[in-house]
Amino acid sequence: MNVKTICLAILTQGETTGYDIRKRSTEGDYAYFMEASFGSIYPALSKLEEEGYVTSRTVAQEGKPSKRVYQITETGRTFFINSLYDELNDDVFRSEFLLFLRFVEDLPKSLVEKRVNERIAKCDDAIENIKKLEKEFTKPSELWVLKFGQHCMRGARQYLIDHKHEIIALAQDENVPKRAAE
Amino acid sequence: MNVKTICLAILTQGETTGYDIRKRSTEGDYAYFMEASFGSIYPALSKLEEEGYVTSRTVAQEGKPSKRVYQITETGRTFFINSLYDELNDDVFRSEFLLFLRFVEDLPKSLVEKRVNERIAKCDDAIENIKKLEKEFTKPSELWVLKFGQHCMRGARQYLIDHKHEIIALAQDENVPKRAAE
DNA sequence: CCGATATATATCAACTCTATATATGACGGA
DNA sequence: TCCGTCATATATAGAGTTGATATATATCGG
Repeated sequence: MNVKTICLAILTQGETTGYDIRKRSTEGDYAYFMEASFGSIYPALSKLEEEGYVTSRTVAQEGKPSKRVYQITETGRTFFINSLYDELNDDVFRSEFLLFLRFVEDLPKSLVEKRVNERIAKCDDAIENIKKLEKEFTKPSELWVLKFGQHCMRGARQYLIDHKHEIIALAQDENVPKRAAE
Repeated sequence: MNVKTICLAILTQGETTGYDIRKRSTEGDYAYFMEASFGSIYPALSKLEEEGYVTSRTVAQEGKPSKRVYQITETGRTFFINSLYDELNDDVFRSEFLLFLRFVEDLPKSLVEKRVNERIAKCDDAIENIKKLEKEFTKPSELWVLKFGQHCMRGARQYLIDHKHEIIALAQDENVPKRAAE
C-alpha cells in the first residue's frame, strides 16, 4: 500500500491538509488498517499534484500557521476508484508484542504479566475508540469495517484474558538477572 | 521492529542463512507477526557481524550456490534478550482489503464477492498452515503464539462468513462501468 | 522558563522494500 | 531445444517510508 493511495482515499471524502491526513492515518478512522508519516505524505501530495490527481491552495489562519488544503480532482477520483480493481496485496502485520511472547521463557514473570496486561488495556482502549468512531460515521461500508475491526479486537482481547495465565506460567521466576541498564 | 532484531531472534534458534531468514519471516513460523526482505536482511547481517553479535562462515554445496551460515554470538544473544525488556512499539497493521471494503459502494457486487471469498480462502489457508506449524514446534511459547494467531484468524474468518452478505449488498449492481484497461 | 500538547508545513538521514542480477539445478510445455 | 517457473543461495541499487527534527503560533501546568 503506498502513501499516494492513502492520500487519495482520504481526499475522496473531502479536502483536507497533510497534517490531517497523517492524523487520520495514525490515530483516526483509517488508523486500524493503514499508516503513513509526514516524511512520506508531503512528497506524495506533491507528486499527486504534479500528476494532476490533486490540487491545493494555501489558507491563512489566525493564531496558527497557515494551512495548505488539498482537494482531489475528478481525474484523481477516477484513478483511485480504478485502482480498487487491482489485485489486492497481502496484509502486513508486525508485532513486537508477539515476538516478545515467543521468548517468555527467558523473561521474568512480572515483566510478562505487565506486558500482557498493557496489551489487554490497549485492546480496551481500541474497542472504546472504535465505538466512538461508529457514532461519527454513517457510510455503511465504513461502519461495516469498524464493526469487523471491533470483532477482531474483542476476540484477541478475550483470548489474552482466557489464556494469559498459561503464557505467564512459562516465564521465569523473579531470579532472572535484570538487565544492567534498567 | 527492525530487521536486526528479527535476524537475532531467528538466529537464537540456531545458525542459518540469510535466505532462510527471509523465508521464515515471509512464509514460515515468524511470518504472522514480522516480515523482512533481502534488501534489508543482508545489510542487517553485515552490520550485526561488524558489531560482534553474529559470526558467519561460507559453506560450499553441490549443485547449489555455496551458502553463508550465520551464528549468533553470546554477546548477540545477551543483547537480544536485553532488548526484550524495552518498551514495546505498537503493532503495525496495513490492509488493502479493508481499504477496498471501505469503497464497496463504488464497486460492482461481483468484484466485492470475489474479493471477500478470496479473503475467506486465505484465512482457511492460514489456519491450515498454522496447524501444520503447531505439529512442528514444541517450545511452549511458540505454540501459545501460534494458537493465539489461529484464534484471531478463525474469528476474522467467521465474521466474514457471517456478514459477507451485508457488505456485498452495499456494492453496486453490475452496470458499473468496468475500468477501461481491464 | 520549560515541557507537553495542539495545529500546521517541510525535510533529512537511516532504514526497508521491490526489483533485479548472479549461480546451480529440476521440471514441464511448446 | 528453449523458455518459464520453481527452488536454494548471495547481493545490491533505486524508490519509498520512518523517525527525528526544524519552524511557526498558541495554551496549559509545574
